[in-house]
Amino acid sequence: MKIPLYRQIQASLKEKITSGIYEEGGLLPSENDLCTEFNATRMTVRQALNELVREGYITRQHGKGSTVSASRKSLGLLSLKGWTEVVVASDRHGKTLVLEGPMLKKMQNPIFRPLIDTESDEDFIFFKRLRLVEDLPVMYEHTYIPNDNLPNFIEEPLLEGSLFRTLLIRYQIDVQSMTQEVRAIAADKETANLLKIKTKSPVLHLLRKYKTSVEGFFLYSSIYCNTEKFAISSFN
Amino acid sequence: MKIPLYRQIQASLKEKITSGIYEEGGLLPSENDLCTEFNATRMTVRQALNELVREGYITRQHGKGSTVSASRKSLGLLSLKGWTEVVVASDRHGKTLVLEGPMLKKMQNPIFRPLIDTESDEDFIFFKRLRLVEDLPVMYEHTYIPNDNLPNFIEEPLLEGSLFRTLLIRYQIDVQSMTQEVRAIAADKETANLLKIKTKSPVLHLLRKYKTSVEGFFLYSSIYCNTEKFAISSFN
DNA sequence: TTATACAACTTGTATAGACAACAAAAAACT
DNA sequence: AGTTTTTTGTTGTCTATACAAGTTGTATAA
Repeated sequence: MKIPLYRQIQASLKEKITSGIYEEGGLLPSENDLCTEFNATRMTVRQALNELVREGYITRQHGKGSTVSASRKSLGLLSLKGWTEVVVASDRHGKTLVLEGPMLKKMQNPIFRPLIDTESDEDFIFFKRLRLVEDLPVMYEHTYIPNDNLPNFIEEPLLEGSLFRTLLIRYQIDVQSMTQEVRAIAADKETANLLKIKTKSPVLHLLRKYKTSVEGFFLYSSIYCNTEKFAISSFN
Repeated sequence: MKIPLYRQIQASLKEKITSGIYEEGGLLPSENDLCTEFNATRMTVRQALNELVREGYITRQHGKGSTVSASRKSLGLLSLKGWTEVVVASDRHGKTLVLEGPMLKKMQNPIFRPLIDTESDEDFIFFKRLRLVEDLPVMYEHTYIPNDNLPNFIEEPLLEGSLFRTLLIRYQIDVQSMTQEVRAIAADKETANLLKIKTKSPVLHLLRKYKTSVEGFFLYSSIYCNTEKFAISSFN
């Protein structure tokens, strides 16, 4: 067992938050309660809690407790929460259409080059997804996942439609942080059509690399966002 | 009026980093050295160091030490990163032109409304600045600062041209975190002219609220970015 | 010369306890 | 009933210590 205790606590709490056991806006157990539950000291529990603050899952208040983060006005997608959590957590009606995949594909797209260390020829699991909020298309996303130790990933459907949750529950892979590049570009024809905007309209382009609890295992995403109705927000 | 020890350590190190005493890419003193220097325990020093990591000033590596980050513009939460592999983040190649201000002005701009809690009529200190990298205009920024306890701010020039550094050194106000909304919009005439792009070109719009070490004291910025040559990157 | 082993660094993880500061509920006092 | 004070429970800060684990340089052996 080489996973640090505070990471285990962190993952356990995250699981209970995303699964709804700890309700949005509700209080987490106190630090001392968590100490006895996980057989750890306060410093260890606090490390887990601070990580969850950093990831945007909870907020803390002196003298009161840890509150499960409440809904947000705009989509908090610069933080590393998955789409499903963010949209569901913000009381908006979100949908995800899988346009292509999951399927095996080589990552021939050169825009990812600056983010990738290894120049491998291996196959990736590939997704093309369109995400809608209140029936409005807002994000068009290409996702690449290394095809490493993910048995039956392509065959089985995603848990509750969420990629992050599927990785966490079925494969014990916890997505923990992310780096990204952000640009404003003019939408090409395909993207504009899917996002139901005019060609050459300004869209946000996010190039992401997700870091996980598995050493050397990264996820990659290229996302085009229509920000006419919904802004992207970040918290730090 | 009691500032926690780890905050003092954090501010002290930040000062030494931004002033160049600790060089970019160089190593900070080890945790134990800092312990003796500040008369604190490792846990306290580590809390300060972890805050600096969160703010993007340093990175840490197990078994090696703490390295001063190369680019620490804009709090390090969003730093300028070169698209063409050549990263030009050092201030030597960056310039800032003050187009207007500092001057007193009411914040009539309605786009800030969603970020502001209080609906006050007070005057703000106002800036209009244009930022260049390698003589290329990349950011056009409007900044609003509450005119509270900032004597002679308008009269005196900025320390080394840096707003954050002026606030830290002259007024002991440490900018610590930020929230923002990000959009892609078409550049209006004024913005396009300043950024030397065509009108209606896609530009990144950042709406920022900076949190400081002074309770209730926030800074506000509206920034238009030309991302043709330089992307905005973020780390979490 | 080239490995290998070791030692001396570094940061990472974790325990155990103490007191301070803040928030909310309970008790005591008008 | 309404107000003030006290108590209790919470998070924030900090000390002191210990061992694990990664990095680097050096001494040793092949």
